[in-house]
Formats: sequence, C-alpha cells, structure tokens
Amino acid sequence: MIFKLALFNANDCIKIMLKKRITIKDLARELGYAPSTISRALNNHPGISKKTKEEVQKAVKKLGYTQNSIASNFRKNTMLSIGIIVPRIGIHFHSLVISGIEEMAYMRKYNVTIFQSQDSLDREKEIAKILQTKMVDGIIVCLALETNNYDHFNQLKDNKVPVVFYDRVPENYEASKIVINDYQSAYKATEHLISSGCKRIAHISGNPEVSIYKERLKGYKAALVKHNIPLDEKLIEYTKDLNYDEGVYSAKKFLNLEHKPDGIFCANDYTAVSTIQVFKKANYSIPGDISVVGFSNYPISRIIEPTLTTINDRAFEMGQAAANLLIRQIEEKSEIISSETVVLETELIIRDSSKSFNSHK
Amino acid sequence: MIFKLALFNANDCIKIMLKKRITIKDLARELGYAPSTISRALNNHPGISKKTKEEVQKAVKKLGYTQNSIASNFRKNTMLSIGIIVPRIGIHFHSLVISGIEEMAYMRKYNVTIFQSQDSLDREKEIAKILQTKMVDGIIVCLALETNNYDHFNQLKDNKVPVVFYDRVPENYEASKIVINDYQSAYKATEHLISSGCKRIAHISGNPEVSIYKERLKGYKAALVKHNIPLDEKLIEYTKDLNYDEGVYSAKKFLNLEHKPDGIFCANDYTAVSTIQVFKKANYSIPGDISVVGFSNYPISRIIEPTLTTINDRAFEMGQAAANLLIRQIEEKSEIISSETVVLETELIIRDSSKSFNSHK
DNA sequence: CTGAAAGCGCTTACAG
DNA sequence: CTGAAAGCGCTTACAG
Repeated sequence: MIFKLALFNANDCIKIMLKKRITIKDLARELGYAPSTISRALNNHPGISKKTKEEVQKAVKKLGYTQNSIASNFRKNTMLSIGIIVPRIGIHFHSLVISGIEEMAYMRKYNVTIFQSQDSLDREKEIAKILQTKMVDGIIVCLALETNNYDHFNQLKDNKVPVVFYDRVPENYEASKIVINDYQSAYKATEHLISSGCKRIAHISGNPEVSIYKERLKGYKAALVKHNIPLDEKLIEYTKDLNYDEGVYSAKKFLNLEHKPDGIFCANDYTAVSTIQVFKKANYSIPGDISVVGFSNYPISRIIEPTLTTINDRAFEMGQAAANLLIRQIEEKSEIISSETVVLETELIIRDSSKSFNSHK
Repeated sequence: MIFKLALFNANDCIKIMLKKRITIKDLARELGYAPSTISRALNNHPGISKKTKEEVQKAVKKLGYTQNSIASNFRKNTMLSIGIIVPRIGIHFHSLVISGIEEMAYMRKYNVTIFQSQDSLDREKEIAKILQTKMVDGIIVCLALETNNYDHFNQLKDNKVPVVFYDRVPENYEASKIVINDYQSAYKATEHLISSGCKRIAHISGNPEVSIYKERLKGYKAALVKHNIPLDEKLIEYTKDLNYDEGVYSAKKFLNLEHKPDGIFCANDYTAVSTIQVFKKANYSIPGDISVVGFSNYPISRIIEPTLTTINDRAFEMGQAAANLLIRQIEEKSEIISSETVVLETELIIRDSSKSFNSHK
C-alpha cells in the first residue's frame, strides 16, 4: 500500500486524501503534458498520437479522473439539458409524457430537469424565470390550468431558447406544439356510439374554457349534427376537473332525466368509470341499456367491468415527439426558430362498454 | 425607436441585435464600474452603496440581464442540483415519489434531474457514471429490479456525493435509506384479516428475492404464527411482477383449491383488484365470503367495487423525506457522510373489501 | 465603498 | 503532434 502511494506525486496524494476532484491539470502534471494536450487526448482529437492517448488513459485510471461535463459544456456554451414544466408529475398522463421525454432525451445525450407548476400561473412564471438562468438548451411545457397569458415565455423565446408545448398549449401564440386532434377524436368516439345504435348520446365535458375540452365538445356536437341527431343541452354536463366525483354527480343527473341517454361520451376515463358504476348500481346493463366511451386509455379502463371503450391519447408518444422536435430545433441553431405543430393520431380502442358493430361506417 | 437605441453603446447594441446573452461585463461597461462591483451589487453584498445597487438594477432592466446561474454555481463549486434514478417514471408509485422530491427540492432551491434505469442494471451503471460527471450535489435512487450489486455507487460515495435510496434499497451496503416497514405493514394487514374473522388466509407475494416482498411475506407469516394459524404453502402464490394478470392467475389457483381461503392478503393493489374480480365473477361475495386486502393505496383501490382495504405506502412523503435527508447531508458538508435509515409509518386503510370489527385488537 | 487579479475546469484558435 | 494563451461568466480573497 505504502509502495503504491509512493508512485503518486505529493500534490496528487493530497488530492486523493482530501477526495478533491482530479482535473485535467493533475493529469498534465502527472504526465508532463500541457493541459490542452490532455484535453485533446481525452476527446480523441485526430492530431494526437496514439501513444499519448494511451498514456493519458492510463493516468485517468490511475488517478481516478472523471470529466467535469459541466465545465466542458459551460465552455462550449451548451448544457445538453432540457427543462420540463408540468402541472403535476403524479398525474398519470404527465408521468407517461415525462417518461417519453426522458427516453428520447437519454438517447440523444440530453438530460432532463423537471419542475411542477402545481397548476399555478405564478409558479409557472417563477419557473420560467429560473429556467432563464440555467442555460437549458430548450424547454417543454404543459400549461398550468390557470394560465391564460403567455408573456412569461417571451424572454425565453427572445433568447433563442426553443420551447415546445404539449397537451395544454397556448392559443393565439406563436410556438411549437404537440397535440392530439381532440376534435377528431371526440368525433370518432361519438360516431362509434351512433353507429353502434345509440340515439340519445350524452356528454360529460371538462371545463370548456380549456381548449382541449372545448374541442372535444365540438367534435361531439359535430358528429351528432352530421348524423342528424338533434342536440339537447340537457345531455351535456360541464365539470370543473373531470374527477371521479364530478363523474358520479353528472351520471346521476343523466339517470334522473325523464328521457335518459342510451350512450355517454365522457371527456376522460375517470368520469367514464364513475358513469359505469352509477348506472350499474341502478341496474342498467352496460352496454345493453347504455354504452359508455371514455378518453385517455388510463390503466383503469382495462380493469373496470365492463372494460372501457376509450381513446388512446398517446401520452408516451407525445413525450417522445416533444423531445424529438425540441432537440431538432436546438440543434438546427438557425436564427429563426420555426414554430411547428405536430398532431398525433389517436386511436379508438373498442372494449366491452360499447356495442361493436361490424357494419361500422 | 431609433432614439431609444441611441441610448445604448455600440457593443450593447450588437449584443442585443444578435440576442447574445448580456453579462456582468456588459453591465460594468454600461455603468463604468468593475465587474466585481456589479457582481457584489447583484448579490446584495453589504459593502456596496445603495446608490450603486440602484444604478445596477436600472441597468439590469435596461439591458435585460439575467444571471447565469450555471456560471455562478460552477464558480462556487455547487450546482444546487440533485439527480434521481428511478426504474420507470410511468409507474404511479414512482411518479408520486418524484413529485414529493420535486416539491421539497423546489422549496430549497435545488433542481431535479431525472433518469430512468428501465429496471436494467447496465443502464443504472451508465447513469451513475453520467451523474459522476455532472457535479450533482447528491442523488436519490430506487434500485432497478435487476440490481444485485452496488459497486457503481462507490465512486459517488468516494467523491462525497451523498446518495439516498428509497423503496428498493441495497442490502448489506452502507447507505442512507428511506423505507416503510414492510414487515410491520404486512403483519398489520394480515392481523386485520384475522381479527375480522378470517381463518384461512392466503397471500399473493412478489418476487421473494426482492427484499420488500420478502419482508411482506415474513410479516404475513408472523401474524399467522402469532395467532396460532397454521401456515399452508398452498395458500401462498409467488409472482414475478405482481401485475394484474399474475393476480388473475393466482386468484384462480386459490379458487380451485379444495379448501379455499376466506381472506387474501395481496402484496400490491393490482393483484388485489384482479383477485376481487376473479372471486366476484365466480359469485363469491366480498367481503361476505372472502376478504381481500391490498398494498399501496393506488387510486384504483378507491374505485374498485367493493373499495379495497389496503396499506397506504406514503409514496409522496417518501419523496419528501428522501429529498429532505439528502439536502441535509449535502449541506452538512461533513467529512464523513452519515448513513441514516428513515422508516416511514404506514397506515391500514379499511374499506369495503374486508369486514371491519370494532372488537379489533 | 470599489477595483485588479486570480481562478472554477475546461476548450480552442493560433502558433510552431 | 504539442504548447501557451485566452476565455466561457461569474466570485472572492486581497488591497486600497
């Protein structure tokens, strides 16, 4: 042991004892090269002799050097780092999106720093400011519920930091966006109910001030109009949050209607699940007496009985697409950052809560 | 507009046109101070006159300066940054933990960089190496399923980077850990079944090579022994993953037993839900004929019918505790990083899938 | 109260 | 093939 230590010079010894980080300078001193040579050897530059590179690698092992990528990236003025702002990580949809982002980012050597806005506009602004100072190369954001103004992203844009929004995206604001076609998806879901024989189709809507729920509502209405089914405002329930309890409340209102619906399209799976449970409890058969279609393809949709017909909202793919687009924009480094909108195709997953007709149009 | 621009000096003008980042040097030139003075004014140092500070703030506004916190932290040799390694972000438990970590970290001005090991040991090693280079101040990790050796964390420890493990934690390895008491929780769950009248209690176990499932199994057995109920290996089913389908498979085996169980303790909620569904389909009444208890308190446990008695595993609090402990260890900066283990109290949530007795011991 | 200088760990023209 | 020097944007002893 003593003998081994004797192979180190005094300075290195001290560093090792104090667990100070070994730097390029230490390698340089150890081998008698200039730090610039070490740097080039480490980065496998062409104009460095093979012999030198090998020597350097040996010294790396001996002294236990690990690169300081912060210093390196700082010098190169790129952090290979992307920031994410989501409302809440614990919401399953967002956790899948994040998962998709991380996966894509990891492949491309970027790392992902995550912030929760908690659906608060103030906090979202605060985070945007923090991100400003962090040298992130780009950011991905799903807007807070409260957010109705997007000025806090202007400075990022001015600084040429690309921003990609997903799911809850700004309206009338020039930016890149990843969305699904909510209108088309709702249309498809409603039409499925129609073609499976439903005549009176109700809708449980989210807050119609939020664009995605507005679009779903529109798609529902359009499908009815298209198939000459009269709209009936009594068949539309508006919720604040689309949570389970609001679903129960809405379903009960439908249940108490004189002229009850025979199909219900719900703007998410939670309200669809509570609708199923409310009608089952009231001894309705599903899909015999009433069909139910949800939206999102949450895990519970495969477990509830009957299993739930729903729209696959492609959360994971949305994350991948967001990261992909963002990284492309980062690496283009063009003077003008283009604003692109990617619309992901959704998919109607037909399960047991709706009748399936082969004569499906 | 022209007039306004005339107020800037040439160099600043160019920077603004090219959208180059404004630095302390630019402020210094603008005001005729030295960069060091600007830095001190910005950081509100005592020995800087109020007048100067105000001038600096004005120039900050005028030129649109934002601090480069990477440069600042790099100079100060702390990144205020913590790294997380989780198996998969999309698993609800982990997303709640991450949420708790982010919340605590945000309050303490740390930011959180996230990696998924995808339950692969190789990837976990790779990530540990990456983290090595990133100047993170500490890391939080839940081990990959595959991980059976912890050497890849040694260098981090050697470099005095605190590491806190949660949930799936290393065995026989000196480290800080946040866990729940799996043994005690399983004991409590099983005893609840016993005291509500069950005589033959089955168990659906996870992979018993994984310590948390081993502990749950032990707790189940201990409760039976304590209450003089004979162990019966036919009443224990081992699964690989504790997923829904494995639950169905296990429940059916119990259902086909000659001498059927009247209570089942499942090592997670997914298998508990499939157990409920299998027995309901076979026309057993729950909890009349058979009681079911799960583990984790997933959202589905409040929705399934009957609602599921389960153990609250405190995912969110686990994240908070992990971040809290980690940040304490970071800020202590003592020569020796202490290894602490925090055991969180779980809670038995009694719902409708088990009989509740007031004569509960 | 303010400034000049050195430095965090690295990279990269420039020169030889 | 290698080195000396400057610099990324900031901070901080040291000096006055």
